[in-house]
Amino acid sequence: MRSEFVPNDVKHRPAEVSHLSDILRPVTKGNRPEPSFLYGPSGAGKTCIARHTLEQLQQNVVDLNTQYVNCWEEHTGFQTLYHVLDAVGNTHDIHRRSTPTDELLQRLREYDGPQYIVILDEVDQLEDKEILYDFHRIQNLSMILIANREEDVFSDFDGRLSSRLQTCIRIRFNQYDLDQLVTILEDRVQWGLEQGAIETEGLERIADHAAGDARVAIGLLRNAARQAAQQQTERISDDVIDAVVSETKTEIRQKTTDKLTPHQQVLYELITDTDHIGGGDLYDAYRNAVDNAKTRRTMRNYLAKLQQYNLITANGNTKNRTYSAQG
DNA sequence: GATCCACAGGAATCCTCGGGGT
DNA sequence: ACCCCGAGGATTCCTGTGGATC
Repeated sequence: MRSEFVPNDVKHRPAEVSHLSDILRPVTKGNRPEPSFLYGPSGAGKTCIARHTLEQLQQNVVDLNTQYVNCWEEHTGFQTLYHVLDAVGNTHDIHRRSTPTDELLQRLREYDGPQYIVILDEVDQLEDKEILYDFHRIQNLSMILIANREEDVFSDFDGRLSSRLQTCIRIRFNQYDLDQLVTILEDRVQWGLEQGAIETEGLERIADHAAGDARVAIGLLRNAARQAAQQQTERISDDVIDAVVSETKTEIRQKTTDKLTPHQQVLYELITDTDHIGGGDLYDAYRNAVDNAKTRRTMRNYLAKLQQYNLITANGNTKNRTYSAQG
């Protein structure tokens, strides 16, 4: 029931799966595939499809290295590079920080093993996107890039970078519709719940709350099941489902805010407490709220980060800009 | 329309941390 | 024990922008 669980049969996205498989097919002959870019809203199955396709591929191709890197967790170029290098060895002696980025890159350039496919998830969170250009030039290395919005990754590239990665094949993921979500949930029910614990109507109710986001849908099902178990009822009723909706949504939001620093969390809370707040007022409030407040400039950097994470939105520009919570 | 102000955000610089070499 | 190095964060410095005021 965990959201990372990859079902054996990904039947909900046949077109996307086969498209991605086609792109990756050259590795079966030892050739290098073109880089690909999966984009679309969260909970649309991008990560799931990428991992699944790669796993399938690995069963058919003897010589294949793969790696999954979440660029949110490894958001600097150095960290991402480290993890990419890690999967093909060569990192045992660089646990130290004092190894320069260039040396890691050099080792990767010297890589001459079998074809190597890297999934770079949430690549829009990668701070140093230049590194993608470096990856692209590594022989036998190909990338599957994943992000929510196309422009977050490709807009701020300089010309060189975007032209080099223009061959990148883009696959768009749309939100799941109600029926697809129900199918996904049925799958989980079969693996994780007693028969008859929940009927199709209940799943539809969950899918409706989830609004196209599979991660939310699965979270709802999980929490509803747990709640029902606590109440020692055998069926998951509509009331139970409705009761866990807000809990589940804050839980998912919590996962995002947990990754913020304490100062960033304070800022986020200040913004959620008001419906609109300007930069000056916000800084005053922030200074009152914490000891050792950072500078204004740093706060602006934090705000930019919160925007990137889609936690807040900025309205208007320069002087009259206000910030408000999103979602 | 000239000037001032409040703010955004880019670039350069400073600071800190952890680890290696001597 | 000491110094040095590199990464990454924070700060300082700076330029640009749009609204307000005269």
